[in-house]
Amino acid sequence: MERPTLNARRLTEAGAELADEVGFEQVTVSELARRFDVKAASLYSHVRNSEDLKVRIALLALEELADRASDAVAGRSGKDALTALANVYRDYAREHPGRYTAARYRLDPETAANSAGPRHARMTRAVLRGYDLDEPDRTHAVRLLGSVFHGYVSLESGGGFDHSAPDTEQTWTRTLDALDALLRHWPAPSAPPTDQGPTP
Amino acid sequence: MERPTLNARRLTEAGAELADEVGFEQVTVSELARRFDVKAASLYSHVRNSEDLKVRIALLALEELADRASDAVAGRSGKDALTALANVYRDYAREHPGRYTAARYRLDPETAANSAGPRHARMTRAVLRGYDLDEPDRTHAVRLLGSVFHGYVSLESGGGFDHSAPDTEQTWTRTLDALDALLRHWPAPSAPPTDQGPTP
DNA sequence: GCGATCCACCTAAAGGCTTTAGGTGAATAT
DNA sequence: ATATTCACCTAAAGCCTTTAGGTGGATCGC
Repeated sequence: MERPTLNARRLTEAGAELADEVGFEQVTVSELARRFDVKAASLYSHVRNSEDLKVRIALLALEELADRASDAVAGRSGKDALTALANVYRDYAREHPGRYTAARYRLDPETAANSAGPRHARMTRAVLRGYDLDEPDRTHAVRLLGSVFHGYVSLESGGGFDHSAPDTEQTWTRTLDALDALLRHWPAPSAPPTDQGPTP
Repeated sequence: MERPTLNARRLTEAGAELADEVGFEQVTVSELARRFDVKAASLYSHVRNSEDLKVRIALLALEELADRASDAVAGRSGKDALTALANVYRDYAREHPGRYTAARYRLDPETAANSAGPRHARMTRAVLRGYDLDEPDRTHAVRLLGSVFHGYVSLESGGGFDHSAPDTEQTWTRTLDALDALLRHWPAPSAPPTDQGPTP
């Protein structure tokens, strides 16, 4: 009944658990050590420091999310794909709030480039293949989708929509309807504003 | 040359400054005390604890933001108002990243209800007066706008759009075009999905 | 005037988290 | 057998938070 020995991987996973339980900000080397019934200093052989631990959790979360997204969009297109992708983010955030927060942890550019981040962008791009958009509108749309998904999910799970009817399930459905409609009828650029006054 | 004495208000303002300089998460009672050239323990007469300080900064940021928003939408309507409101959030986040983060700090329900939060919701609702939406679509739209503004701003200022062309200025303009178009042509609800298969 | 109060800030101290330095014992390799 | 490695430990320093209990100066009432 030897307990398996510590390593970065196991620490990262336990850290992710911990994040879901107590919040990503509350993930602490000390608490993690406590859970493994080991002294805090011992963790420093496996993980560089507290920051390193958080980064690893963030990378794990990004991977998990990308894997789910990848499964979800496979074999779907158009609104079906859009909905599936959107639900992946929302569901993940609800099931794993700590990990979701971790996934938004700011990484330095190099780490970010080697993370699953780019996979997420490619996934969104893939969903947009079901709509008739060319560059640069495709990129604009990728960013818009990213903004809505992230914004919605973070406001909803942050309780931002709490004290008001109607229920958020409705809003979510209608938001996806709206995005689908928008992508199908992507508007041409408006005339640039003449500073302040009405367009002549 | 008596230095003005400490009080909650001044601490909160200095805390907001500090947040913009070093990040909201890094705002610490100790550091704040250092800036006032005073011992940390002294701050506890003015502020209950570290959490209380953060909440006060959050409330301050929400107020500032609501004031700016209120100025911006006054006398404007339609897309003009939409753009003005959106820009308030984006500009504020860029000018005051720490405060902006603070404004997203999770407040307990009662505190939230007494904060400027509800003013923000009313403001967004006011902007929507320029579009032809009835309840519950109006509420859905309020939430959608909130999501896009928050999501966009937080991804952009978190560097989420960095390593890709085209520039984010373009995307922002086109995002607002898209939202305007969407609000002008808000879609009817789609048929509810029959679980998985195609609609008969 | 003068003691009672108050106020703003202080020192002391306890408790927590982080991180480095320097072991220790057991298992493995030579 | 001896050397090395591995996983974890103790010690200690540094920083942050928070509570308890002053201290000196300013203000108030008699």
